[in-house]
Amino acid sequence: MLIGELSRSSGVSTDTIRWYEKIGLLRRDESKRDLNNYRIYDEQALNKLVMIRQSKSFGFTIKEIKEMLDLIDSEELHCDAVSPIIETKLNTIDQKISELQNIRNKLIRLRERCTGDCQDQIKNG
Amino acid sequence: MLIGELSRSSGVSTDTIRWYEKIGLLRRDESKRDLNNYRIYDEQALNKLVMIRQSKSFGFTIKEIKEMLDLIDSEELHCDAVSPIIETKLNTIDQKISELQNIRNKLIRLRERCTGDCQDQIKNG
DNA sequence: TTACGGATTGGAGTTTACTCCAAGGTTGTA
DNA sequence: TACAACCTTGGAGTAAACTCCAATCCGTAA
Repeated sequence: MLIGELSRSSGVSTDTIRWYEKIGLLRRDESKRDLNNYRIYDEQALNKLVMIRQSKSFGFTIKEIKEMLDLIDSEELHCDAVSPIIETKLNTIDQKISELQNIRNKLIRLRERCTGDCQDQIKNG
Repeated sequence: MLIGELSRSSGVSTDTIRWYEKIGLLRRDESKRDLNNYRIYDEQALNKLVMIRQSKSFGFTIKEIKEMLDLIDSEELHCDAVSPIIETKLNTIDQKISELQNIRNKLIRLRERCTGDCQDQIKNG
């Protein structure tokens, strides 16, 4: 698929896709060129972009995302080198999940309080 | 407590705390002034800062955090006005949690693959 | 009383991550 | 062949969120 379609499917603008290529987040060989010099992409590129978009949405920086993608892309995994990085990311993610659940609980209590208040308003009003 | 101690306890720099006050993320009355014009803070300000730091860490913008804090701070909750905002935030958070769990699974599979590879290396090496 | 570690302000500078634009090449349809 | 709707590049501009700095004030210990 061409960059426009990739953009539409992934929710990432064409400018941003080209910029990701420039900074090495998408490898050059992931945006091959057609004879006319147009970039062409496959499903894998799409999956990658979606993962990038998601990772950004919960606060990972481009640098951190690049680290994760490099891991996932790596052909040879040397566990000595890779394991500590994975562990670190897993810890970060677990912490994020539990903090998110905290905020979630706060909002739910808030919603209950709100409902309570409004019922009071009806009763007393 | 003074701004320096708040900074140390919360993990947010003094410059950033002052900047949060400037843009209204911390209300003026949350950083009262001592006779010497120093800002003084209580536990609540600390809690708030910690929540801000966490919320930022999973990708909420300052603007979104301000919305949430304004909700939580509001004395009167009018459920008509407030409910849709809470629902939206809850949806965002639930989505973030499930996407994080996806990435988490990816990393765990990666760790397993890594372990497998390394055992192969031992067997075949 | 001077030195030092804090606090104050306003404003300039920085980093991250895009976003926009101009000038131009390519492809498909009328 | 003209037009629209794609694509290309390089480079400038922007928004968000700080971060740093200079000049100055405050409070205490030596």
